[in-house]
Amino acid sequence: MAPSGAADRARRTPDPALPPKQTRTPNPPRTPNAVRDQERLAKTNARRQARRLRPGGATRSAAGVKDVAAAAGVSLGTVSNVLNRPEMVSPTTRAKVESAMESLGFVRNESARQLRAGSSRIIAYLMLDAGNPFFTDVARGVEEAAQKAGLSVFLCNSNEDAGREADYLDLLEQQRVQGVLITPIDPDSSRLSTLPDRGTPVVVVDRAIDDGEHCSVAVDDVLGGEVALTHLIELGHRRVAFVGGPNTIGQVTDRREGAQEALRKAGLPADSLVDVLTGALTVAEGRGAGQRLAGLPADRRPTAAFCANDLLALGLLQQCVSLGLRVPEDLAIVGYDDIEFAAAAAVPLTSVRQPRQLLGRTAAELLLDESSNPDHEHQRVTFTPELVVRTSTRGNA
Amino acid sequence: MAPSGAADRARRTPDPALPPKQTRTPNPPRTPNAVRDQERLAKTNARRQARRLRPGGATRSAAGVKDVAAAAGVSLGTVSNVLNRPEMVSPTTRAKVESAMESLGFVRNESARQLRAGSSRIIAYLMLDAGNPFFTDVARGVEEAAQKAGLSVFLCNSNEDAGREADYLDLLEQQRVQGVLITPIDPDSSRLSTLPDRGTPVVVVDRAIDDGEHCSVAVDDVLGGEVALTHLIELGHRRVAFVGGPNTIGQVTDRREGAQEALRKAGLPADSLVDVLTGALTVAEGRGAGQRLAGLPADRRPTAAFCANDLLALGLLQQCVSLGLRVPEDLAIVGYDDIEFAAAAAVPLTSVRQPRQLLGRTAAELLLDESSNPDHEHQRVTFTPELVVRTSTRGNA
DNA sequence: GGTCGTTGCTGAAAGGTTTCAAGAAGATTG
DNA sequence: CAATCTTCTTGAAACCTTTCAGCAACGACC
Repeated sequence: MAPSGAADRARRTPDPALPPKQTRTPNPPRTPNAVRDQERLAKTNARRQARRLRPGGATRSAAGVKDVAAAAGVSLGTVSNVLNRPEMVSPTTRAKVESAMESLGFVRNESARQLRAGSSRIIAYLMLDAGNPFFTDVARGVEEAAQKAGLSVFLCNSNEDAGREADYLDLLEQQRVQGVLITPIDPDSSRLSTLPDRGTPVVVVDRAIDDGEHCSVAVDDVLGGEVALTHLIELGHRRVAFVGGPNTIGQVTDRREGAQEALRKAGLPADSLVDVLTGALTVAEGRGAGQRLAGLPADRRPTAAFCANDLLALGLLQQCVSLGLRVPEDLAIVGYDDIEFAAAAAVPLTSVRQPRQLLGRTAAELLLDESSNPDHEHQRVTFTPELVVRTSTRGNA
Repeated sequence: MAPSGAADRARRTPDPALPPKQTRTPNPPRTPNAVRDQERLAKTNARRQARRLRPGGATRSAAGVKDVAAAAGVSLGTVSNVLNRPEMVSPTTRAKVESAMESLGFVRNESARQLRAGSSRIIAYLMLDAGNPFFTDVARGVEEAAQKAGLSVFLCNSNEDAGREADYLDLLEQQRVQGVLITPIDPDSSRLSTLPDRGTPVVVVDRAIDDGEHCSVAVDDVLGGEVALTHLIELGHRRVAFVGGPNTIGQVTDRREGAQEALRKAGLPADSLVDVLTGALTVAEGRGAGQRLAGLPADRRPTAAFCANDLLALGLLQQCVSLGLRVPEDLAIVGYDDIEFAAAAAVPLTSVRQPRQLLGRTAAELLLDESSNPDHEHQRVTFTPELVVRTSTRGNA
């Protein structure tokens, strides 16, 4: 956009206001004891003041199609045609209208458009945790497919909070979005079915579901868990921690189940898998789990840990390393998702990879089909995960 | 929600459909050659079919206030009162109306509401890169403040693409959202001023700006750059790479400028700082930069690298380590943002920490003030970053 | 028994766009 | 030149809610 201007602007801004007190934090990092310099902008006040005193005083100048029509000397309908079917209006008229729009600063009122036209050009992806790179990668796939279809994507973050999820679902339904993609906290929640019942398509992402109300796109988590644990078993581990929780999250229970399945198939006792329950799937919880694991006496401590996702694994890894455990010698670690940071970790992380972007893209495509194709048939698409072996299990061999 | 049901559901889903061909990827990970099992859901089709054949055939059953009013035997206005000023309607009437809503599956049409009432209960945060944990942390702060005020947040991702940024700005303005938070690609773009001119408040996040049209909340990037490089200088480095780009991104130029400032203050020549330009602020670009740096002959190679953000630093670190460079002995690395993964990296990363969540919260608060307080005065808030020293510069001392 | 205040409800107008049947102006044809 | 087509444009209705002035009923008060 303005490849050059940025630097100049940047230079002139901060220095004068700054008391040269740069906080310098030694290693055990302190709380972000940031200094806040606040500055009222003089120019601003003058301007705002002027704005508020403007005759009419309304916040928005509100030039509507009507005003545009008047300014261009045409009828309402013609303006609307310029907006929606430009090919139907003669070039000269169109030019007049467009220049009127320009000079009036016309901004189409989407609420009114949608009210009358009935359809929205927006789809939403309600994410389980926007801070988890796995979901932002899925979101990228969604955006890609949406863009191709000329739609826009709003991202919402339930943050693993059922209340917020419900609020967002209400909101999106009220907004009459064209469709909702969701990685739900609980795919069986009845709330999830009310939307499609009333006409808002919903596609479930990263959970398989076959209630006949939704399409779903998922990766086989049971298989993923099985593959992960089979790998650990083949490496000789006989006592493995499963780090994950809460159990309301299907991904967690599926992956655990897969792990148990692997034990069964290998003829190992079910209690070879030790549950280390976490409160959420975050790095911080992973650290907590590491604390607990490292605290166990060496002879009772599992020799490996399978984590329900990479955030947990990274936290676990970090904590264990800092407490002096060697990975993988003292504790082998397998993560899940193979997020980009897994490979860059203190010890590169063995992980179960999922086709993240493909997941999002496919989900969005199903949603688009559902909302535009009257012959749409619900589908359940399942992808297969694959194990990516790195140092955290196999060592530097 | 359904603490128990989840596991059962999970079990019954995937196994039957799966050909037990689990792809197993050896270390140099292959492309996610995932198998896609697709399944048409029989039950579904029946249902959908039924739905489509319903008399009227419309996608949405469309129960409006009118229908509710009729069903409850009251007037339109009363239904609206139940919705918006429940305390003004008698308990018995309210109960009647509410049960009518329930049984009709009434969903308020937000478009119509907004058209008439004029205001939206939504703010948006237009992010520079949703895949960067720094911005999702900022978003968390935004959500926190918004929730407190009873508003909802829509997240949009420009993905460092000016076209998408512009499209989203148009969209949000047309949606008449209550306000827009944005981390812009180019804060000087005139497009950024047209929104406030027409009544949509805009707060710039992570860039300082004083054009009198916006509030802005930022961290002093020049200072951050200076602090980072001062640290490296004190450690004895005299030839430092600055890894970052493109230069259209203000954060990059500011941080570089701070670095240069530190050199100046230390009386070192300006060419002590070697530019390693990247195409974006991503892990992948960081790896590329690592490739280039590691390729230099040891005597011409900088002894340290200051990266414009942690993603670059992590990529750089990963690549250098895998190419046999020791960090920090052969190359010391400083990142920027102190994202959660920085501490968990192969070599824990020295980084410049910013109060991310506070940034978002403050920005949202300013936005709320601007959109609700007629005496709002634009402000520019600047926070001070702090250096967090870890192994990637100081070694294991 | 009239007046006044409350409380709860009503009915119509308004908000900005899209849609569509129908009209006007020009171009083409027989 | 009349008749027929085309191509543009028009005006009014419709979308669904909120708002607000006003009305009815009722008790309290003097």
